[in-house]
Amino acid sequence: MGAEQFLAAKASEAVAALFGSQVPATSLQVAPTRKEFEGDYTLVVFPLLRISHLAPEATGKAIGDWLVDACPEVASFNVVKGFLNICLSGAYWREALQAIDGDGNYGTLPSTGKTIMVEFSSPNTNKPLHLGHIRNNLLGASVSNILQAGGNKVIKATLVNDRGIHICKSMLAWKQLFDGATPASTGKKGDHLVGDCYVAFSNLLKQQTAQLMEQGMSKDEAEKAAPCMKEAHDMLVKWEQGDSEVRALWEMMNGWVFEGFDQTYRSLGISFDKVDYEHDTYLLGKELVQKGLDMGVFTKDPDGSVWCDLTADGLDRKLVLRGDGTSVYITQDLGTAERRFAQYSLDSHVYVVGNEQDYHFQVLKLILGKLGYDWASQIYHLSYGMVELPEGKMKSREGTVVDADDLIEDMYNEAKATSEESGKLADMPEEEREKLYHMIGLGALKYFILKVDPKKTMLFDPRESIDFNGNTGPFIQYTHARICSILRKAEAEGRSPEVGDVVLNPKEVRLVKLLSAYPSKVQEAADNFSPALLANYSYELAKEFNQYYHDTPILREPDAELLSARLSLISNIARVLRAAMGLLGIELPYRM
RNA sequence: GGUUCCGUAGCUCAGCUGGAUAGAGCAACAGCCUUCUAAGCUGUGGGUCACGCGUUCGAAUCGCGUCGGAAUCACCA
Repeated sequence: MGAEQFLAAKASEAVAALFGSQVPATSLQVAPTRKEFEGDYTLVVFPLLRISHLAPEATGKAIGDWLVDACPEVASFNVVKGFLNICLSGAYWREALQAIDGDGNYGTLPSTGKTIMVEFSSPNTNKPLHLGHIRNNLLGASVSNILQAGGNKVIKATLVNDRGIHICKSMLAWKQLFDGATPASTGKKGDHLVGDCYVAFSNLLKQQTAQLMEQGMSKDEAEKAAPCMKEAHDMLVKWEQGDSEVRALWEMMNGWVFEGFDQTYRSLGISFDKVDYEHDTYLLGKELVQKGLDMGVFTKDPDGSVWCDLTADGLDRKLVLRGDGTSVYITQDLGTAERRFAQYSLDSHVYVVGNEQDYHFQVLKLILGKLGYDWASQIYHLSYGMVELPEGKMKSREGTVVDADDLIEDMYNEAKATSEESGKLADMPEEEREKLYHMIGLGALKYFILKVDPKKTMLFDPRESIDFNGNTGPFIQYTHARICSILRKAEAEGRSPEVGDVVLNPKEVRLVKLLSAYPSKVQEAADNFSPALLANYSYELAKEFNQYYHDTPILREPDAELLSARLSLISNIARVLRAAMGLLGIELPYRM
């Protein structure tokens, strides 16, 4: 049990004993005392005045006196206005550190018995991954880690959009304009090559559209009438008919893309437990449409199209099946959700998808609820904001899209340059150094993106974002490396970490206090799907350590017992930093 | 126009289940490396928490309204 809960429970007892009134511990506010006041935790007594019928100061004093008498853990207290500041005993903090030290799974919460699927990434196979995908991937991977630490069984899933008119466009351009080019023949990463095809198609379409417009067509008409557009449509029809030539080309080009994606995923450190492909799932959901019709939830228009009327819920009428009997996007999402919940006995399902699809997921939940699935309420859309550049939104037409692979490479190079400048790693073998640069560069990128509240639109400045000072991933990595360095030297001197029977100084108490808050941070992060919370916690801990480090000599401490206790403290700081950053998918090097 | 989200220091962001004098980093300026890693630490300056009203002992935080920005409202995905 954390100190805050413990004190709230004790305060509840105090109120019962003093004022004869039952106040549940959960409704009492106990928070860490602000730096400028003396004490460890503060109980706000204002809400209790109604019960105590005393002035704020008197109420605080009464509870403080009771606590000091009744709890050996409470050493002293002071009251400022309506705030009761409580100091816990040295023994309490010593034991708290011992408890953390002795818990091999510190920060991993007890099992909830729940299975949660997290779907993220879900790329299209017609272009390489970009900065927006990076935010998606990092959020999805981190939230998966956090939910797992929160005691859930997590299934990481992705749904690859590998079919449809957009792929046919790339295929057509490749056939007509690329002269048999392959990733091997061009030395280009497969997803980039296919992306080039897609761009080539767009240019071709633009050309043909312009020609037709000169002949007097409107833009819409011209785009529809363009020969290349017709050919792409023909290709889609052939694909759906299972034409062997088209299918072979489709498989080959998708294969290139997957290989390219795999490489990007590997360098981001991302993996999936379950990969669905749209060519397998795009027909799902049709039987749900029939079910909806039978239930009277959907209605059929004269032209054969099927609709769900959501006007009573403040939304519009939503199409769930086209007049020609083919599915739309939501049809397959309904079917895929149904299949997943049944197949994996899911307790809940998180979708990491950009906020441009807020409406879609609102509708998805509503319709599933209307179809009678009670798990519909356990669907969560983790909606994240766009990533913008200093000059505004990324626009592929203007070529301002930040490519994922380029960005990862830039981060690596920046880490390399900064490290070489410091010259600290001269003795490290080349291979290890490269790994380290990757860890640092990626740490900076991941932290930069994950520390921001997902739902906010965030700004990415390519120049400033590659910063390694201040509230950044490398700062935390560096702090960890420093701690490890001290521990290495201590070990070489034959010292070992041991809490022992010492009295920790106030700064050390602050650090233990932070450490003991870790499990509740994990819980909070899991409840809110919030990596940002853990990022900011890690920074606070690292910063607090750095301040401590600067004015407390550790290895030069003459008292051997105190030295051992400090080693134990800092090794647990390193451990918690590793755990917290691990949940963000950021590795902490032991040296840098 | 309807719905949803956002608005905190020059910039990027924390803080939001209501609590004490609103915090970091960057940028600027001034200090600290014969001492456990200076990717660090210390200090200075920088604020109408978009605006107004309400709720209450107390509001950046909750409610209503206004203004500003974004997303969305397809027989696209």
